[in-house]
Amino acid sequence: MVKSQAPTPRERYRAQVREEVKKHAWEQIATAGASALSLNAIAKQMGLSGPALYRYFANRDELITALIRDAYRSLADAFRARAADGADLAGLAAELRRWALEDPQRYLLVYGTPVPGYEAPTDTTEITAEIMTVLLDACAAAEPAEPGPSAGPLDVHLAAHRAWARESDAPPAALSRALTFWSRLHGVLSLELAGHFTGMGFDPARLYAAEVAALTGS
Amino acid sequence: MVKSQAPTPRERYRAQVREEVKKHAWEQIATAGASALSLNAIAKQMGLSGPALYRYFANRDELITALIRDAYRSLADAFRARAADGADLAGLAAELRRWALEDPQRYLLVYGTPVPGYEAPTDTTEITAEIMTVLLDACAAAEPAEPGPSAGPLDVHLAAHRAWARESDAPPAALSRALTFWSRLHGVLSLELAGHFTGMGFDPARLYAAEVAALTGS
DNA sequence: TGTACATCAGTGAACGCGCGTTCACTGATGTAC
DNA sequence: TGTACATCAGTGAACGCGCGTTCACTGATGTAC
Repeated sequence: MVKSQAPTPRERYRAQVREEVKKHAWEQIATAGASALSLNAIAKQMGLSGPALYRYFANRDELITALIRDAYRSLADAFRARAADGADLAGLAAELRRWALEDPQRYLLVYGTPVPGYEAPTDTTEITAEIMTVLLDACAAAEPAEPGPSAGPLDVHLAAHRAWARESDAPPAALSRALTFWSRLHGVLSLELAGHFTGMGFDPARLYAAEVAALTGS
Repeated sequence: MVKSQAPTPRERYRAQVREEVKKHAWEQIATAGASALSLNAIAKQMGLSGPALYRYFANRDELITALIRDAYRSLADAFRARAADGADLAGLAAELRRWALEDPQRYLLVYGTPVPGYEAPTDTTEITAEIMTVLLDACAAAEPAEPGPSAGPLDVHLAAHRAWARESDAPPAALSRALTFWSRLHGVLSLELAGHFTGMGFDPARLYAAEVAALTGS
């Protein structure tokens, strides 16, 4: 019982409707947040009855899971594409910001406060590892040839706790740079997207640029 | 019609019940998240009927508002107390982490993804300004006597966009240090509290310590 | 090319649930003389 | 100290709502001979 390569018309149709459901789900999330996601509301928006969606998603959780996976996949693809074009750390940082501002709710669904009661699917760890690999490669490339002044306490700690870096052979300094890259840029982006900078009168892009400069040592 | 100084027994009782409602609200938020906050559920937990709570809070939004204000108030008090004890930037950083880990949901309610459809009360801006003032003072104290090498682009930008610093006379370098302090520490804390570091195998406290060291220039 | 059958998308009714909120009320607590 | 009255905490019934999800069904689409 081998799955046929070319999708049948019905399979094509199913995939098409699934995509449309997800499209409306994102729109709904954009206006009311992830916790307000409602299958019935999506169905109504599509001109379908509520139960019809159960042909395409087993339940609400499976839909959310699909959205989260798509979001991770999208970021991983964007990162890989940039890296393939020879982008350095600063290039990845620019891509991350572009990706985040392009669809704030997508960023927040993945990196924001977890949806209460929802357990993240395990198969996203593969995709996050893919993202981390691209980041680690860029960090390793950014390391100077000579080891630098002296390894800080964080480098020492990470040298002994590098399970998350998988099979990467990046030096400890690259590991700490990757973590710092991630948390610093997330710090700016999440405060910005959550609206904590609004009304303060300065441009968050400047803060982001300053963090990128500090990370790439220029 | 001047309000009496000493609260009447009834006023005391009202304040007491209000506190108890908020206590149960926090417990509920801790287990199911802020968007799942339910007046009826709180009432049931307190052995009251649902409508009884409307004696104490006009509606659900007013309860959430009270929780947010209490959270900000709590952080502001903690910061001021530490600063009064002569704490420097590193001391404030330690206090922030302690405060965040003491009650993760409280941190996330204030600094996490905004509750969809909920408009934050304006009177919290006074309290956030108070927090910022303590932070700015500590940053100004951390600046070296001589101006330092050269002002970065962020300092230049902030020198012209310092409305958020109110009447503070902190130099631009202190302003950028304050913003960086906030967003870097928030980056680590929010990823940690959202569970993005779990399973990675390293200790988030080390990353936090490294960021504090980088911020205080040691 | 035509017929018989299987597959499957979508419907409408129904289930139980919990939510926020209102309303008219009872009964206890406090106040004024 | 005792009585009459006002205040107000809390109740129970009720409102309309939207949710996720199930079930038996209709009717269109695709498949096999």
